[in-house]
Amino acid sequence: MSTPSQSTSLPSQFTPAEVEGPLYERWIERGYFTADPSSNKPPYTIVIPPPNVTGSLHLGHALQHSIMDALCRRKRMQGYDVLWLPGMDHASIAVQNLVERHLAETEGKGRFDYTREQFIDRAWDWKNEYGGKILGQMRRLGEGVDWSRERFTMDSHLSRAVQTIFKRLYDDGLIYRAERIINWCPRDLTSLSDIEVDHADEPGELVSIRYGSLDGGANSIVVATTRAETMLGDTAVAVHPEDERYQHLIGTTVPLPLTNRQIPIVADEHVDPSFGTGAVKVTPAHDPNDFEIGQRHSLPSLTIMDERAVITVPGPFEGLDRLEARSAVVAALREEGRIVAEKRPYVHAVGHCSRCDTIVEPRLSLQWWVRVETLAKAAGDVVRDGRIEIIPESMTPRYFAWVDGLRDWNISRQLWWGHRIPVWYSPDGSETRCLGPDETAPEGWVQDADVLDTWFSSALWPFSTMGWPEDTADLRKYYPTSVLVTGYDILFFWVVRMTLFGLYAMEDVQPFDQVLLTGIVRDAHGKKMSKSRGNVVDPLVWMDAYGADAVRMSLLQGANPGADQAVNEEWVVGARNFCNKLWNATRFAMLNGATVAGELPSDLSGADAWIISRLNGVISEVDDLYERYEFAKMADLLYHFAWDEVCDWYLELSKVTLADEATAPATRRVLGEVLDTLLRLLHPAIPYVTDALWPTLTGGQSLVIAAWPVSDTGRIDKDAEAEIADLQAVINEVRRFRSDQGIRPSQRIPAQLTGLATHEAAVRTLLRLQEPEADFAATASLTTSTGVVVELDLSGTIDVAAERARLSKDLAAAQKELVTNAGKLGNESFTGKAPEDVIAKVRSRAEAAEAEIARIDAALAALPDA
RNA sequence: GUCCCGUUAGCUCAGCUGGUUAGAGCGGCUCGUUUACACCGAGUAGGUCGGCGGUUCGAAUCCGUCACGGGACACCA
Repeated sequence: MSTPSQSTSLPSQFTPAEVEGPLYERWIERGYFTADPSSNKPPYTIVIPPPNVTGSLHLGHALQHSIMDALCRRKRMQGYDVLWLPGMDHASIAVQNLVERHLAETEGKGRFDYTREQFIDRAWDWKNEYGGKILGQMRRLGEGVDWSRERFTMDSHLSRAVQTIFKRLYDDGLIYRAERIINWCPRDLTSLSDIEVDHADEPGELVSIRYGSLDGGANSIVVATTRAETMLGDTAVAVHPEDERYQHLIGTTVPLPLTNRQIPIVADEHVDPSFGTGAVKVTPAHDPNDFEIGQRHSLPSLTIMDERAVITVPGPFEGLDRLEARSAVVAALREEGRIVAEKRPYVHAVGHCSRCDTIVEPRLSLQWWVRVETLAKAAGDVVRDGRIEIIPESMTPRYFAWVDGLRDWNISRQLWWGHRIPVWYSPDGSETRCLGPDETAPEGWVQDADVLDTWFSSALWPFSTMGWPEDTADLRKYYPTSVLVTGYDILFFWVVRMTLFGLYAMEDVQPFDQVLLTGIVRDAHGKKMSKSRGNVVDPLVWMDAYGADAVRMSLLQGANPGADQAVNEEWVVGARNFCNKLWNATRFAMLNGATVAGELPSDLSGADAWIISRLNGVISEVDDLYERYEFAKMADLLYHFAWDEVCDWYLELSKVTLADEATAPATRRVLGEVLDTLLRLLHPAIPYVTDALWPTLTGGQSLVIAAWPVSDTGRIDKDAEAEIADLQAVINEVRRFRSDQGIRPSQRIPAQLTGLATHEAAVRTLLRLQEPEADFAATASLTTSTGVVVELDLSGTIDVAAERARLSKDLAAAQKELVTNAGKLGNESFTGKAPEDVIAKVRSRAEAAEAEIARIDAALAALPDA
């Protein structure tokens, strides 16, 4: 350590705006955040969940990034070779929507007014503009990411990784093309995976329609539906095989109303005989369940709508939108007298496109699929056998529920922005070929028009970013990553898929050892932040007002594992105040000659020994809390240690020892030690303020590369802690007495102290008690719980009523304590069954309560009559 | 419908492998220019721990049940 600076030039307030920018520049210039696979330090790796290039970071990102930065900074200080890899996701459908909207607004054109190439160029322009905004926010927050390894899911190398794994899966038979019912968005004109569909309960209307003869006889059947227009595509009516009402109809046909088609009546287990009439119309091309029934009974699938959900069946309904068609069909059926029961309100779940909220249309379509069965089994096993640990553990059932029930994954999207499916078709369509990144298609062959689901490339993120499929130094050193930090809301979207593909691509090595799931950041009243509610907070606004450290600290203070957290501006204000407190504590230390030079004296006493003891205890606690990802508790511990113990007690007590040349040198060294260590401990959470102070205090380079404190258990001194606890008790009790008596805090009072073994100077200074002079005459006296008698010379009479009230209150508390504990001791069940140590504890508490009662009784008796 | 989480001070949350007078931050009230900090200091008020029942010597903590809130998944026309 170089010569400590005695600079006292610190201003009396911390101003984040002046510190943050230059400090971040310095960290980057010095290359502190650049990982070095050739170093022999052990690796610690986190890949950032790539934010969508759709705009800006929200508070949820700020929380996760604060956590990741804290983890990485601590590990770096502990001597690890840390790789924190940043990047962004191309977010296929989300970005395409935004670019379409943007073009519509600025140029008044739709997607199909552009060629595919033109549109993709526009999307890249958009990415370059908004991506930069996100990176700026990350710098502002102080994130120690390795910018030399920044990645984007559509970088050429990552695209090669996508194509490579696609081909491997294809060659292994794990990717196939098939016609199935998929979720189709008639606005975005693309298929959607199940998790891109949000279900919402909505009121609908159930209409009952009579198929077959109109006389109500045995050769007719009534079905109920909320989607009357789909009857145009019915190819059967299904009933339960054991439904006695319909036995005679099974195997027969009925004419489909409004058309000339005959459709069969089939028996299928899927039908619930207790619902409605127990008969279901079957539209295989427009309903997933009906499709399955259709498969079981070899029914034809009739597609009756086009991509925009407009009816294509020739006739009166052709050209109508599905909703217009619904009422038109009902009207036509009513005219024929086929509406049996009028519309009945019926609430049912309706699927909406999670990106544009349009009602999803189930549609029969030719798409690409990943066969997930074996992959999902492996992804489940890796958590079951503990190779991946999910934190908090309570989230694991949800993980299993997902992987164990995983259905084949529809990976093709009818979009332009994304990775194009690497499959080519021969000119006559007779041949299909999947190509790797270094292969080219024969002349005249045409590439599949679709792109891949965004999550396909995101699933490769932990290894595609490190150079896979090449065998790179980064991959060898940094894979598998140490911990994945993300919100529980994308456990399924992303975490599961990374696990599937990581195990597949990386020879059964999991992509991360741990998954740390954070909660959702909510507004001050626990409501989800959303644009429609108008309660979204831009982290930049708070950073501008209170500094990045304050935002980080307040988020960490609320970060309990897996739990959602409400944040409000008052917390950020409090965290800002804390940073300023730390600033001024360090300033005080430096003004008083704090030093880090030389060994810490081994024979410390009093407050010095106490605070060093506490400091070492706190170091171990902080380590433990970090290992358990208990950020809220870690932040709370350091907050209270710094504020309550260091600032409110130790700094005040140090003023006494600093005033005495005999004790001042040790205290200066201890002050230096305490502030030095405290700044190190806080640096991962609040990097700016700590690293603005620390080099000035210690003469060191930067906290980023400073060593993480190690607890010295030899410094734990229970005697010193007890000694200061007694001192605090005396001071607290006299302060309370003074306050109850209405004595102003600054008023100096002559006092006689007896029974105080040590620290008389501290007691007098902190309590503003003067030495008794010749004319000293005690007018008030109190005996503290530690047996110290304090006699005070108050100029006036004391407020006997106030004092009596105070003592009575204490007495009541002590009596309650005695009753509780003596009651337990008198209970044979308790003394017979409770463990010995609990009984001993209760006994000593009872005794302490008795002593307290005696003391207070005496004090009350000593009071003059009112 | 299945599953998960929550219900503790005015607000937001800790505490819950059962055993201090149930804690913190913010907010409230009183006092205060004590030379690090008013982005401060000292003091203080405030809770029958959602309801009911059970287990236990002992329950905020364990079990059952109900109510309310949040969420995930699956959905029958």
